[in-house]
Amino acid sequence: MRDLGYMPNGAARALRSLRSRIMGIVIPTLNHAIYAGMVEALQQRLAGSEYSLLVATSEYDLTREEQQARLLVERGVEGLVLVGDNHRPELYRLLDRTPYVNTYVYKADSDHPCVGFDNRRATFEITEFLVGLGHCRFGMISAVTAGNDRASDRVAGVRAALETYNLSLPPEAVYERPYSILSGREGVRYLRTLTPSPTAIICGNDVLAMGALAECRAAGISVPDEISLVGFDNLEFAAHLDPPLTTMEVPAAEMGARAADFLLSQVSGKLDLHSVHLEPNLIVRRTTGRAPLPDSR
Amino acid sequence: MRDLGYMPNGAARALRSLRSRIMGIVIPTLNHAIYAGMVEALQQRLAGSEYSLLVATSEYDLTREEQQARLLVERGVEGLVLVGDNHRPELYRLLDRTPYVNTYVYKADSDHPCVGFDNRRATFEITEFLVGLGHCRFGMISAVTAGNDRASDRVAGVRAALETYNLSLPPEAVYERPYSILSGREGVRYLRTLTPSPTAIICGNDVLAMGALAECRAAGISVPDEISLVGFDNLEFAAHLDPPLTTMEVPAAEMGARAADFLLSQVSGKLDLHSVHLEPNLIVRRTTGRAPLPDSR
DNA sequence: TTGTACGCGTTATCAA
DNA sequence: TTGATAACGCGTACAA
Repeated sequence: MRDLGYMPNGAARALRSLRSRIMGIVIPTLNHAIYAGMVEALQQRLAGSEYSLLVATSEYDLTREEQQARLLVERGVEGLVLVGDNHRPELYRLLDRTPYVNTYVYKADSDHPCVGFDNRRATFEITEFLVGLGHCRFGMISAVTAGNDRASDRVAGVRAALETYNLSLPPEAVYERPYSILSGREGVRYLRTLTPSPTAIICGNDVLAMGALAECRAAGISVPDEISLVGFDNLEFAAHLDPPLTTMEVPAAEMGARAADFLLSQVSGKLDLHSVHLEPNLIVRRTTGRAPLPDSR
Repeated sequence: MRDLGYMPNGAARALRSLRSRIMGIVIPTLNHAIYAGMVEALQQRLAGSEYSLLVATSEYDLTREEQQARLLVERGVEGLVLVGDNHRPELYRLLDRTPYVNTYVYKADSDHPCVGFDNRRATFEITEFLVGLGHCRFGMISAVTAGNDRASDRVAGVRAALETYNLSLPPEAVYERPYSILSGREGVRYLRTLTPSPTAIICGNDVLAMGALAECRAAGISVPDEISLVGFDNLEFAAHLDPPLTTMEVPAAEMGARAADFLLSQVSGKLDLHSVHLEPNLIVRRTTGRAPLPDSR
């Protein structure tokens, strides 16, 4: 074998054994660290079990997500990782013979296996924290919510928390744009034009939060004294800033590893965990929120 | 077909047609935006040609890189994307029947197809720029150079440029640590202990540069008035900072797309470009380097 | 222990 | 145009 440089033929092996030794994942994009980090962890765990990983992207388009998933199933993936739980019905139908798991989302009553956390509860809790500090006018900078259950759940969490305290998040206080630093900057500029303007701004993810922070610095707005800024997802650098942001970090790597474990257990016929509840890392790494200034009422 | 929900069997198709319709890539890690961005662009381009992408990581370990590459070849990838050109000889031998391309590196006289830029020349040029401003004491914060030709080429470029001007980069002025924000912070602390301490610090990549910047802010060191900091790779956020960093951006997405085009042309029997020279985006996005302070001689 | 034959699902070829 | 058939390389089962 060595002399001839023999290499097994994966296609023939897969055809005969009915096992491709390949898993698949469809994510919105690799340009966001949270998804890249999950894929990294997933791949590492799979490599330890001699599985390879096919990666496809949806670009936040549910139709494209289904097309890509179909391609992966045709390639013979033994399991599929998805992001969120808002998928086209055709996609779910496609997966009747293939193990799959939704990530970045957790709903106790879900019909689908999921590994994640409760996005709605996460923003609900951070909003409660800010209300407790005395904030009553909130703004939100959100990703595009259409077809993105994580983004819309995060908006819903803020809104629900405020309504609990007889406050509200009117539609004009939500600046919704695609993920980018520029969107974050524009969001702060826009929210400052409202009268009265918000004393607390919650950003739907890390990129938007970094943009919002950059705009505050550029405009000489003190964070968190003048505006309390909150960011989500992956903000390691923000923790080194002075002052650091109030953040909630998402355990992307742990989700990837858990998703891998779940799918591997499915194909090896081990017990069905069905739904793995992964608590989010709800530790507010840097709680730099402040009470609103007296004159801002 | 529709009624029965027929799906083609990729393994059988690949076995019979001798075409898997799958490409592969082995990168150091997805945790760095430059690699994730390249994979993103590569995947998008391949998806347009109905190809899927197997992604594996080496964790900066050349042995692991070879193992992962072997696994991908056994899976039947029709082409393979690698990072750098310093690979184990066994890996190159493995690829005698599989098209491949090295990325993030460009050498005109290379025996191997490559898509990238000249890392040595990039740091050479930015060093010349700083020398032109009057800097004569340099420090460098570098990634681990063992088995990483991009990192060692970048150090070599700084050193060569300084020697051109009868200056030098002594070993103790190079702080070499794994990529992390913390390493960048420690690097600045370390280099400041040297006497005399450097007036210009060149960071081998973006993560180290962000750490270095965070440390300068925390220690009250003015950038670039007191120390000129230079970062490489992916520093979009740094451009929004005040003051912004002096940076050289790497065209990761374009490299991914070009690598895809090259491999697709190989498998479709089109002309062999062999070596695609991609100039780095050498535009110094923000040239905030300053002359050293008079009393720092 | 070593050897031989069959079938996995597709595609290419050849015959009708 | 349509339909039957062989072969891709491996893994398993059964025979020697």
